[in-house]
Amino acid sequence: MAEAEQPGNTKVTREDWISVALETLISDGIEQVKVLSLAKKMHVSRSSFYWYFKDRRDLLNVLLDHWMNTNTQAIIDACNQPAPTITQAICNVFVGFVDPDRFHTQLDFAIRDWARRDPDVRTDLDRSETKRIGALKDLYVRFGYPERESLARARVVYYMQIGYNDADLDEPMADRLILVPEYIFAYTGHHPAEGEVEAFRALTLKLGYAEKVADE
Amino acid sequence: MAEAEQPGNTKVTREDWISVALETLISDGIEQVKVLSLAKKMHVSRSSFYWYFKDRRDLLNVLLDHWMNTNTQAIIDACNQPAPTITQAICNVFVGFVDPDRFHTQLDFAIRDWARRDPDVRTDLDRSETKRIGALKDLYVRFGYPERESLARARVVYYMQIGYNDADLDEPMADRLILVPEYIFAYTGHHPAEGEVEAFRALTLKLGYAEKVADE
DNA sequence: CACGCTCTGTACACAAGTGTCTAGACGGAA
DNA sequence: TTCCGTCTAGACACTTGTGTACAGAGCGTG
Repeated sequence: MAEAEQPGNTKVTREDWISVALETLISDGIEQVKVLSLAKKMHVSRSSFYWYFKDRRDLLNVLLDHWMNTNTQAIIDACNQPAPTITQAICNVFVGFVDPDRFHTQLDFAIRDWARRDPDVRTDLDRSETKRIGALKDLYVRFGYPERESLARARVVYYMQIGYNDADLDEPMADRLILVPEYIFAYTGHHPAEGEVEAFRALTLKLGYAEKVADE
Repeated sequence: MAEAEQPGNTKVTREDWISVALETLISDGIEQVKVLSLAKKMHVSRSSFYWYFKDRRDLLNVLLDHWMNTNTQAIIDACNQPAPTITQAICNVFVGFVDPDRFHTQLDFAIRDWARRDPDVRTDLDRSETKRIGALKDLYVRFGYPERESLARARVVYYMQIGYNDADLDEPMADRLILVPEYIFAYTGHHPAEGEVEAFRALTLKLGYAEKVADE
């Protein structure tokens, strides 16, 4: 991929190492991010890794930084999107969580795993978590929910979403869609108006989930 | 611990290996359950492991079985406990999740981690998950909630609980307690009656959480 | 064309893990 | 006491991982 641009006898770039490491982190967890395996995947000698990075830990820090600059911001943005109703606002949050271009679920879990074993990572995770839930709580407050109820609801929405993604149900998208109004009701105490879940449905279509609803 | 009961020159039993493995699984994840480390922890030679187990995988299967026979059953039991109101019933479920004698949160997460990397474990996890959510859904149905809403609420409660535990907030118990009525409201659409959260509060006391509420 | 910079490959030293084989320690039974 | 079954320790062979040293390939430039 664009090897022509590289000078000298370069086979892989620093970015190649990072992106393969990221893929591995996502699919197999941090413990599987090993210099040797990454090198094998790229058909390159292990030693060239040490040209780009001081050591393994150096690479891992890059991965952590990457995560901090993507996922948390995506959720905050979704919360701050203007909306006419609370039900619509929660729909927007849904969209933010489901769109892989904005929030990468598997990455979030890989980091969570990692945090369970590394106190430094744990600290970063806690900080992000507080920001995310804070943004959700503020959203509820903006729509007039009492302070304490806002925090409770923010946590319910957030942790439910995390847990749901964790389960990684291979539930057909159609089934997931059909429950959205019920989720919204449970989250807000209000039923969504006609067409409010439209953005969510549209996104799932954009993402290429076939609508296996009828005889198509 | 009760070494007198063992014959011959036995230092550790099969159960010792299992319990140390379980502790390690819980605190450090499945990848850290290594024959060598376990042996070191017990000050025993590695090789005696192979007297009790065929190989490492053999031990891991035992751990998986243990989990299936404890955690999932605990949640189902909590759901089936008779209750006069939905709010009380949900309180009971809370108790089931928080009581470490019945549901071991860290273990559940260790298994979840593991499942992400091992398809066989994934299958077992999915099966358990379906049972747990099914029991919760049936609970809502018993209290007259519509079918679809029951499923949605069951998932909200379940995944929220999972996600919440995952976060492992070092929130003081007093803060957690104060939000319980709000959680119940979000989960059921009804405010809990006086004294319904009492069992939950009592449990937290039994578990030794000091009530740092006032000037005590 | 020779030089230098960037990057890669091979080789070395080391650590930690798995599983196997075998001698032998220990207690109970004959 | 002797023997046997149970269990453990130590040594061996192998694999996979880390990090370092060093030679040298391949461009770009003077």
